[in-house]
Amino acid sequence: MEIQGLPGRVLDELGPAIASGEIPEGAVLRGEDLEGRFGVSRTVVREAVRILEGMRLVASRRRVGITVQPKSLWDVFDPMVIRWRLAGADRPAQLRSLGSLRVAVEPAAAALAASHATDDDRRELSSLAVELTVAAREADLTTFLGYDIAFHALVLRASGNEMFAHLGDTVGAVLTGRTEYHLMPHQPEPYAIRLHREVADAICGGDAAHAERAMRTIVTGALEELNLQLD
Amino acid sequence: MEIQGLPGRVLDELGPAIASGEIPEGAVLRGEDLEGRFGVSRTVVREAVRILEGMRLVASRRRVGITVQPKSLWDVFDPMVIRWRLAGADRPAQLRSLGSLRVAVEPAAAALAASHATDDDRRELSSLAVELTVAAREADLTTFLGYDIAFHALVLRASGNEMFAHLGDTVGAVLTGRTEYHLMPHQPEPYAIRLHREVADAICGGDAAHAERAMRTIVTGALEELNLQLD
DNA sequence: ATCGCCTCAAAGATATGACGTATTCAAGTG
DNA sequence: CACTTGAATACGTCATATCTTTGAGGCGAT
Repeated sequence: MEIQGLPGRVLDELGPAIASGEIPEGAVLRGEDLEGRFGVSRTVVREAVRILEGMRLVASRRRVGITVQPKSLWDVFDPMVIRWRLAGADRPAQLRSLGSLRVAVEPAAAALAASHATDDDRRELSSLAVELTVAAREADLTTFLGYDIAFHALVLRASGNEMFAHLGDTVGAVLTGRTEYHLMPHQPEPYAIRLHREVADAICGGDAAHAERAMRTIVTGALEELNLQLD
Repeated sequence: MEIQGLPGRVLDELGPAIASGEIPEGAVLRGEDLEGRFGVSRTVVREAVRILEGMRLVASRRRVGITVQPKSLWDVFDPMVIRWRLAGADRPAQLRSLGSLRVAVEPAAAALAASHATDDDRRELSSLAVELTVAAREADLTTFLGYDIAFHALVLRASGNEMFAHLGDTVGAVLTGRTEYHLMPHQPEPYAIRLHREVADAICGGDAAHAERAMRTIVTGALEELNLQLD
């Protein structure tokens, strides 16, 4: 998942600093300064900067330096950018954006999954729904989080749409972030749990409309709760 | 938009070759071979490869080489990857994926726009809806395409969600691709045009439900038409 | 005083040689 | 046959040299 080697380490410090806004839009970095700051060679700095350039976080121009691009140009769907922003000061805004994205995508994915899921997918989905219920009843939040992430990722994957499928990790990051943010509340809401089972049953039974409706209830609920927390 | 310099030129050839499947998953490239093939130095090849690595199209391992990653790992939301796939053999699959994504996202964006759009947004949206109608009536497909792209991009931007906003260019690429694919059909459907005006009016009037419904009709219609064309 | 051109220097872009290091594959050994 | 070991390989990193672009300041003419 991570970028390897020294450029990766440069990236791990520079990326979050830019994505969080600590290094503001319009700021200019000099390659030579970065060499000194990280104690690495030109080669390494250049490769790290190239990757940031690929994400449109920075642009490099002769005679000027490496300038941080305006946020509106960033590749906000890049998993690394999302992770960096979730870890920094932009976290509330990023959670809100992702919340709306989930509301848009996950119901559609659930509907598609009802007709596209393989038999294995359906079996695993049922199984996950059961384990989810058990973990919730036992108030085992860590285990619950794991199953919840797996559940949503599976629905996205089972939709048969590769773009939806790739949002699985991102949704996982949101759920993790949310659990951390709430500082581990007592217990997942029983109603939300029942909805997860409903989604699983509807997908297994091929009922697209029902799957979509139940999933929409889940994600809109999550978004409302999020907005309450963030205000 | 493009990556500058020699790495950019390497990327322009290597990226499409990988994204289109011409260089298949699992294939191994050697840095030294690439130097010869493109007539550039190690530096340049390495930087280009780093960018591809950032998109998860390839992974570089010692003693092995640069291996093309399985498609399931690609950053399918990266605008460059999308463009490359739309230009190559993967075009039908990419259009289908994007079609479903549009169905999920654009209605949600329209609903949000109804409450989040600025006055300027609303004015411009109305104006675009009118110009769209005129261009359609005159069967001026090129002009129509331009306004259509601007219309959908504006709705996405006016939603106030940065992630939705960033799909504007992608949707534009889809619309362009669709127009090219159809080899310029006679005339945009009058019904679809009326729906665009409905979306604009609903957003201007703050009617989120109506905007969402009309937009959903537009994008589901586009998806159905696309599926007809691709079968 | 303003405009335009010219020169120079700053900073990235590219090329190249040298060396480091992980990884694979195969030969060798018990 | 399993395990160890060593050498070959291809990427990783560093250092240096040179090229290219471009911004800023100076200079002169109008």
